[in-house]
Amino acid sequence: MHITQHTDYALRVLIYLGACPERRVTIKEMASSFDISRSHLMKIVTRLVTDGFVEGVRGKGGGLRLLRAPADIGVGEVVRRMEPGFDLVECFRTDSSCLLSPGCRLKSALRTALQAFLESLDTTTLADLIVNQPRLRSLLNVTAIRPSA
Amino acid sequence: MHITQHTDYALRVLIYLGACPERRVTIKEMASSFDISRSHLMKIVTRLVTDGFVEGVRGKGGGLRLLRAPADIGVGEVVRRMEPGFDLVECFRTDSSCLLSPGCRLKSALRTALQAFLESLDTTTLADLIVNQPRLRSLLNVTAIRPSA
DNA sequence: TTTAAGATGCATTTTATGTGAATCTTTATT
DNA sequence: AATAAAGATTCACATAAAATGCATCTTAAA
Repeated sequence: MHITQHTDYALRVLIYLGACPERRVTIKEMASSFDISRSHLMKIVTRLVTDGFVEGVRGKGGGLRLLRAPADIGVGEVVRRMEPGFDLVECFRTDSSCLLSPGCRLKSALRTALQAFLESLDTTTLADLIVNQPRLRSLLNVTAIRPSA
Repeated sequence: MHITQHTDYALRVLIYLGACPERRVTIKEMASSFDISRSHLMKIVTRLVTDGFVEGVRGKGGGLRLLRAPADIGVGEVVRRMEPGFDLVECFRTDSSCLLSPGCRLKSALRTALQAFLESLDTTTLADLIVNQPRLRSLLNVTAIRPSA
């Protein structure tokens, strides 16, 4: 059972932006910090922009910034939006061919468990993840002024 | 977020065996019922045997049978045993390179959520899944005597 | 001794996910 | 205007985990 790296990095991006609220942060800067390619991170960020978590400003001096207050961004919400699918097993899909489907109680048990998972994540917000901002900034090497290169 | 088909089929096997306690059931029979290959199902069954859920008897007239009482087999336990890994995100692994790790609260949030998921599954046992045995038997086309071909 | 069953190991295929290059669009600065 | 710096979009490719299947071995009843 896994969560895609897309979702993982999406959360890291939000943490990064939450730890550096005083300026715009570039994808390049975060890509270098996370040690992944700019192109790759770009896709993740684009999703965050589309979904309204983040504002992206183009052009020179542009960059990214949180659009919503950290306390208003639930981890569960992020996971729900970023993960490609929550069809835990085959029978969750509409075209399931499992003979058991009509009388099966497993499906509802799994659905309930999935809800428990997400609702647990709902109790944590981005604000909870960045309470110790100075610590995060030092871990990430975030500076108040934008890195030049 | 997915659960492997291995785990999915493992549960189906247990349901099948639970629905047909009066005789041994062959892999061939179940493979045909589930419409997957014998070889494929074999691996799943082997795991169930290794893990002590199921007894496998070789030779002519052999087959499979539950080793434990359905009420004693928790869905959570099966999932925990069959799923290859619960490292939801990269930082769950020992060799994680995420800079945030030392001060990160995300990991514990995810861990808690995962526990909520599994504990929810723990509330359901195989017995709960097979309460309506006649219904299951008709859905699966299970007969009291072993199918000949 | 033949047949029917499970067990094991190997190889292949498939699919989801991850990755990156190239190019386009936008905007501040000079 | 021109240039540089940023995000956005599209395409193609790589990789790893699952899934699948074949061949062979082992066991035991008839």
